[in-house]
Amino acid sequence: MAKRKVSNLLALAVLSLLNERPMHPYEIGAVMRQRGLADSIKINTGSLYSVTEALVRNQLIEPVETLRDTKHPERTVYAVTPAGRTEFLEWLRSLIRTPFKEYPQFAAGLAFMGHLAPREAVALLAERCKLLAADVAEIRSAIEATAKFVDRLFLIEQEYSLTMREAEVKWLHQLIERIKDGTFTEQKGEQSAWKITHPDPMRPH
Amino acid sequence: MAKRKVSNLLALAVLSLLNERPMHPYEIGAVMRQRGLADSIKINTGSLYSVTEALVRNQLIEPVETLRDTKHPERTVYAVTPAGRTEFLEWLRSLIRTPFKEYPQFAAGLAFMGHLAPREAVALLAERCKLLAADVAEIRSAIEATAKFVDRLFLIEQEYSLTMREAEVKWLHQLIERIKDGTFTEQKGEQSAWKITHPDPMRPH
DNA sequence: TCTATCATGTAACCAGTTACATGATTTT
DNA sequence: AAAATCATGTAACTGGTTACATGATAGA
Repeated sequence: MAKRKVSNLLALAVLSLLNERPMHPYEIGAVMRQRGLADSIKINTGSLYSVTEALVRNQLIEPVETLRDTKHPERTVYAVTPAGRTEFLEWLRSLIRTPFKEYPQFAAGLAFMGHLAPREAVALLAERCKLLAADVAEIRSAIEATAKFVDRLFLIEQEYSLTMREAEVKWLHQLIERIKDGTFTEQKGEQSAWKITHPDPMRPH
Repeated sequence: MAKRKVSNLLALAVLSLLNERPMHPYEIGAVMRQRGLADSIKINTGSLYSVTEALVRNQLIEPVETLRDTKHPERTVYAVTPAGRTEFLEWLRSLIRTPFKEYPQFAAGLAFMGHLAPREAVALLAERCKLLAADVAEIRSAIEATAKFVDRLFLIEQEYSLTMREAEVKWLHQLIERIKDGTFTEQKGEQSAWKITHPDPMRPH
């Protein structure tokens, strides 16, 4: 799977919106926010412009006109090219079909959890549970609210994110219980496993 | 929450390993791989060195000796400083306690799924399901295998990742069903919702 | 009228990635 | 003994972020 020339997900959004009608970068950002896309794709004003440039360099979009009124700085309006449309669809298909290896921050935290005392670990995990539960509630009500105006089809990402968080909360609860009941601190007899050990400290030469 | 001066998760791993004993960067990478940390933290050889430099700049680690034999290039061995230990623990706590806003690739894909025909969307989602299921099986057996040697405590990240994937698979199945049975294509009467619509195309000025 | 915020963009900076380099081992 | 791979690192490049700039509108 050869690298995509422009890989920032913002570029995907740009292609998608320019598919509807030509716009200038600032407008793209504004529309994205209106539609709640900012929740699933990170928008930095700066990145909007660098991504746009990159798309132009690769002939996936092209400038079509420059607006010049006294109210604003010059604004360049872009439109998608045929190559851009193709790229958009291929990219989209690939995002949906192929799971992408990611490295969530929490996984790294978990990997080193053994460095903390069990008591503290439990407290932190419980706290995370609370925060996540709040997130869940928030997303849920955001969906409810938006669903009156917008088709469910355009809320799937939110639903997805909701589902994932719920799954995490559930797992966290179980984990906390397991720590409390000693599953992790006592094991096969006396061995207290909750300390840093070196599974096999054989070093490279 | 002020920015961390070195934020790459590789740096967390470096701090953690140097907490055990001084090492040189290449060795750090090797040990990480042995322990399966490479699954939760992305290792680029290059990044190992830039991260190390950054940690030195911030006095979280320091060079302790330079090995010079004829077999290898010079190797600089680093040790963690007291400040580094503190930083490590604070960082770790924060990773566990506070959910971090992330932008998974798949969410972006979902957000634009409406650009594809329902038929195709279903096919792609089904394919993803298959691939994910394979992942799940793989992780599961990796855990089984490693659990003979290593304490469960050091496999929690794997367990976490497993759980999340399983949750995704389950959700995907439901989604596919809902698309097939028309939940997304017909809705409140005749309206065919599966097309690009503009929820509220009011543009900024 | 003063201050804040919006609308819009430029430009410098930097973290992190990719590509390259090089001498030892190991494999064929 | 040629080819491949390991061990180790340097250096150039670049995508993306942060910081800054500036005129217009709106609120106090």
